[in-house]
Amino acid sequence: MTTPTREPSKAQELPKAYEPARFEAEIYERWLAAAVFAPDGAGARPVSGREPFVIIQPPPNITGALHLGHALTSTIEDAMIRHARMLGHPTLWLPGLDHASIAAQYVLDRILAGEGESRESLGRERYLERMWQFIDATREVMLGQQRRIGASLDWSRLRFTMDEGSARAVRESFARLYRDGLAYRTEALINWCPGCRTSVSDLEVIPTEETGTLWTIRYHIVDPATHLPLEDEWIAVATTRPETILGDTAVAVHPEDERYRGLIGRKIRIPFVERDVPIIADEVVDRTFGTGAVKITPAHDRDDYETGQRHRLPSITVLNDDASINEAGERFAGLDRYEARRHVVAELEAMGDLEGSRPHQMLIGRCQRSNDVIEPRLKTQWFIRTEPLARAALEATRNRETVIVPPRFEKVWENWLTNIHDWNVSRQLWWGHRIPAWYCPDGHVTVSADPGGPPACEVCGRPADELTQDPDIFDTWYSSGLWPFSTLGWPDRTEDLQRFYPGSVMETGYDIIFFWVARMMMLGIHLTDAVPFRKVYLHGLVKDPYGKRMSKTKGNVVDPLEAIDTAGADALRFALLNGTSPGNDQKFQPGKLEDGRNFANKLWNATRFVVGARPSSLPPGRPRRAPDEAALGPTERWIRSRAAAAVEAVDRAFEADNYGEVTRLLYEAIWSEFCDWGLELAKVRLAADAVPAAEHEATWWTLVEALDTYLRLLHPIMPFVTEALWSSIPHAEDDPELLIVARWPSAGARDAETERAVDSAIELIRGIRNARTEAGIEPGRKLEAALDGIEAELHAYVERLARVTVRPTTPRVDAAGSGDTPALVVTTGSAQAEIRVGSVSADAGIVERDRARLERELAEAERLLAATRARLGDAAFTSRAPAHIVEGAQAREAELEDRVSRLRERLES
RNA sequence: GGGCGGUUAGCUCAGUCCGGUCAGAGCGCCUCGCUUACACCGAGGAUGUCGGGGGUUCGAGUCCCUCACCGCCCA
Repeated sequence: MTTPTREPSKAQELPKAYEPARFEAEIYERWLAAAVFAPDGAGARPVSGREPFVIIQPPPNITGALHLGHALTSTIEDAMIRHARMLGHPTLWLPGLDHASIAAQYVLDRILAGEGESRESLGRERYLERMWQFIDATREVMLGQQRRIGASLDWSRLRFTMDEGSARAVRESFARLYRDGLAYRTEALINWCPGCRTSVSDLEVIPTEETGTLWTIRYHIVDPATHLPLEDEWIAVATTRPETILGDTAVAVHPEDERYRGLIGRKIRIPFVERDVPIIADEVVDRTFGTGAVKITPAHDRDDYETGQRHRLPSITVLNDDASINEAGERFAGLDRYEARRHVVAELEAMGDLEGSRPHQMLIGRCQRSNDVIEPRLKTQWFIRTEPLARAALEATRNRETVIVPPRFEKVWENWLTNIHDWNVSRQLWWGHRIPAWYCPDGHVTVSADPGGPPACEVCGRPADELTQDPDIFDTWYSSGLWPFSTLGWPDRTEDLQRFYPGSVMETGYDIIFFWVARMMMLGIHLTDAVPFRKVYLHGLVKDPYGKRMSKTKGNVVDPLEAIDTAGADALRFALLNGTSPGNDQKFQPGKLEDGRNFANKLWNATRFVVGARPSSLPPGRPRRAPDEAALGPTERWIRSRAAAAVEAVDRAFEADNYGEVTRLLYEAIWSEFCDWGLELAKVRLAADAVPAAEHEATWWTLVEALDTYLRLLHPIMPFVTEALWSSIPHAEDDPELLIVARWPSAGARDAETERAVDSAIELIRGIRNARTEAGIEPGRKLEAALDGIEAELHAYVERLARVTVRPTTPRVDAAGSGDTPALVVTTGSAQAEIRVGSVSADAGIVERDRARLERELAEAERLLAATRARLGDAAFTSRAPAHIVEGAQAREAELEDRVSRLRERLES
């Protein structure tokens, strides 16, 4: 029976072109309305008994607009979460924002400066009010950005590092660390940033290679008898920071340095401050550097500090907070450090004590935030004793309680945690968590988790009103270090904490492995007795097209929102994932965005075709049905088998945490297999009138089934377009409304025999197309072909897709009976086509061109055959290589022999 | 000074863990084509001694050693 098989009007249901701006926002609203993001949301459909899958989002800095790095973070995490959600896990992806003390103060201070105000002019209280106003404005912008990219975050659990829950965790954790002897207060050399007016941790000091000056100066020896410096006896020392002379408390030489052996124990007089200090011997002195004698300034140099400790030298601080010289610098007091340096040098020169100066390459520590030169300085501050914490963190990764992906970062992890220094957590800033330590007039310390402070000094019992709280706040990374559990209600044993802790994955950029990941591990293990997460997944950095780091000052940043506006969120997500590999940096090229958009458009139109191709015998609105097995042809089975192959491959790529691979696989499966061949093959049967309706239906259901599978597989990567398209195809009865909560597909059975048969037809079709092009035959011209090695069932497909008419044998003479017609022969691995060109006596060139093609193919086949024979002729190969490899080579030899002989035969005729 | 990553088609990168049709993809380029899903497209095509050298192996982008250059991290 023949029936009309198509309803052309149906194709009009989807707009012709993919226009993401028309539906992305609406789809996000549908997800929100359906309450599918939260693990316990009304629309969530977890499989009962399945483990929760939890990611705590790395909280972006509240002052910053989101950049491509955030977009990448969100894309990867969203892909992980959506995949887990479809697998039936209750999923929690918890959003957050970070208060970023230094960064926020830096931004606000600049705004205030523009208004003629400052931190000091406002005072602590009003300053903090201003800060809250400021971040209230930026908060919404940032959350909006995350929605635009499609992040399926559980907004009901949004947290901020400055909210009360976090504050409580900070106080409580610190009190515990103090109780456990892991938090202590001491005077120590810290990194001081004069620009930020605060100490910073070692990690925030960027060693920078710079050219400075190495001055050599003379310190005169003091005459033990007169206690006066000797005019003509001195020891020369080299220094890059002459202003620190003012704080010198010794000169050191190597104990075995012959030049100075006699001077050890003598004293020299420090100029300007007229202080007599000893010449000491210490093995750390490098005899080859400078003069072999070094000045020791324990209060302003890390090595000198240690030397000072060993020799019990006094430490004299000569710098103020703004890096000007203090009273200890006597008449230089008040001068900026660099002015003081100039004065010191000039005066030394005038006195004849400047022996020389030369340019000197050195490492200078600069502030990560302000770029100011960091000054080592003595301060009384709070420190976290990291050694025991680091040991536990190392133990956890060594015994695989937490695994790091990609594994090469384990080495970096090991190295850093093994050589870790104590962590200075005091910051002389206002915006952040105040250190919960109170001091009594006698200097006793009381640490209290009580927000109101302690009732009395815990040492001497003085009442609260005689205590003063430490003015400092915590390093921002301290509250970040508690984030995996403070967000879930710790220190209370909340339901969330018990259900969602430890988290499944901590996903972030490798650039903050120390700043953040290590600290979460250290604090988490100590405070909760559990690793904070099972897996650390580190992604690479997004660089500009030239491989440079993107930064606002360089002006090379790409705004994710602009990218979304032009190409859609799915295209951006595709661009950030496709062709990337875990932990490796990527260059962001605008072309990738286009690739993503084109791919989405392709999928869009493929769906449009499928929807429009519904046989009229199937009324719309019916639930999805499996195709009728009896009515399937080889191409339908091929489509199913290839979809199954895609599921297998994508599953493997997810298993390997390789999202670049997932993306690439789907691009290839959807575009190069399903669209290029699946749909084209299906069209043949769908367009054939002389086919029973049952077959049309089976073909169509096959397409729907495959498309459904591909949409599901692609959903974690490109959620918007897949959700939009999924709603236009029939669903199974037990499917939900929304793809986001649909089930992840399980791989169907592969059909190797069908794949071989259809692949062979595809190869032949390609060969015929190629031969036609090379012979210069017009694309529209129908030719007659005799096929060999292709199943009869597939002949119709070759006919349509290669534009030939299949005949049992091709006629030797043309229609007019005027003589032999030229023939082309296409030979593939297992099939062959002989094609009669028809009456083309006018175009003898065809034969010549085809002959050239055949000769080329023959040469190539002969080359391969020779190579294969050479291998097989090698006894070492046949005796040592595994049997299946040898058999493979033998099969290849046979195939090539066959091909060569067919080509030769053809060329000789 | 130590460590890590990179070096594969003109460009951007997969592939290297587990050696054997792996020499791949996209873009770009060339030739055709408005075939009723898609010109954000289709058909066909060209392009690489897989950074250099050495080694292991029957066989090496793939494993080992070494060198060079680029980038990053730590000290």
